Amino acid sequence: MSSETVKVSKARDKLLATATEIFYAEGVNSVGVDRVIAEAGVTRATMYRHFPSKQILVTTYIQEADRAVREHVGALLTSDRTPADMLRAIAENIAEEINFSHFRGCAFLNAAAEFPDPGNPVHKAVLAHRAWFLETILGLFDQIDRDSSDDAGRRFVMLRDGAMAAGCLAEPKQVSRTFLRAVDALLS
Amino acid sequence: MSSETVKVSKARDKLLATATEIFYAEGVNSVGVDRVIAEAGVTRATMYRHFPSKQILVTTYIQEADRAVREHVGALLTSDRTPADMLRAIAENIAEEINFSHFRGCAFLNAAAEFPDPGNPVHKAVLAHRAWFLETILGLFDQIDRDSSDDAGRRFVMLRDGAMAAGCLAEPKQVSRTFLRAVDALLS
DNA sequence: CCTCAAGTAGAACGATCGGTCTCTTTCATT
DNA sequence: AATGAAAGAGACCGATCGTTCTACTTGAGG
Repeated sequence: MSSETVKVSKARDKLLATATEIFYAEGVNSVGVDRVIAEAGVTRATMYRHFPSKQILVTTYIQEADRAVREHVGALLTSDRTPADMLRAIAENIAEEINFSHFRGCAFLNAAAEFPDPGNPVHKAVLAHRAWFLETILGLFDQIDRDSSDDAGRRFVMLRDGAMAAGCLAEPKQVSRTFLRAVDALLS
Repeated sequence: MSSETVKVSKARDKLLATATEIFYAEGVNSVGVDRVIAEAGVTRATMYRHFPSKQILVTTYIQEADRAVREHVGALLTSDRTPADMLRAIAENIAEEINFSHFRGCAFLNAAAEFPDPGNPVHKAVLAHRAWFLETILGLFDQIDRDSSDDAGRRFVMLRDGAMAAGCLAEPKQVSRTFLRAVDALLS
């Protein structure tokens, strides 16, 4: 291979991409491994080689989503914006996501609804993601105004959760509009 | 019987109460009808007499939750409060619910996450509930200030959704506190 | 050339799923 | 006392679930 460890596995990538798509669109418990295997175009044995159980596949799906969001937000944090503009950018990203045609709500909230047991690895992964997100938002608000940062930051996250949850249960345009306005009010 | 149509069915009531408890606590797709039957202390045949399919049982569970909320809020609406105080009372009810020891999030949002298909009866029931709730809240804000009512009302619902979604994924006390403060800010 | 991991192909496992069936018992209403 | 709906008890169905298995093929690296 050209460089070291670049080639992971074509089958594994397809498997995870397919699982992500179907799990997000239809829910985790509503989809069997047969569906994932069939639509990924691989074999049972291949799937179980890379993901020894469905539990692991689902957990990987959530952890990968977590990683992607962290990467995206992380890039924003290193840009030369003011903290307020960073928050605005994050809010706009959320609004865009809600308006995406295949938007089905927050992958993490949906997963938590399907796995309410706090001991479940998927549930834990969701909590880990949310803890990171809240801390990140609180950190940004802290740079704006140390006194009101806690309340404003938590309000921001609450609006995000509400917008993401309602985004696929109402008109997305309306929801994202309400969300962006509320965030604007929070930042002035 | 003492009066007309008071006696519905002891078994049916127990069945629905048990289903409500387990479905809400553990998720609908994670619980089989065997669990419901066993914990309700009834027979398979009895369950299928009252609820010809699991789908119907689940739909009834959501519709009953809908009815209960409408009844509770409806009682508030006929009390002699100002519209703003009615909204405050509704918000306080939500905050109390979040602090309830067995709180596992919004039953409607959780159900929607498990049944994303818009054609599913359960999904439809959730949409119906949410449409009623939004309209009710908008109506109250409309009585306060006709100009800003739409935005404020939608913001109220968005905060509610966020609070209910996050209430079991973080410290409930903190979440309900943030929610009530945000509502207070919205009403002044 | 040989090796060995990765992938294909598909049968098969026990468990559980939602749902149907028959038979008996209870019990309030006529 | 007779009737019939409601409920109990439990066997049974086909389908699907997640999972394991064996056997064959491919392809890149030593």
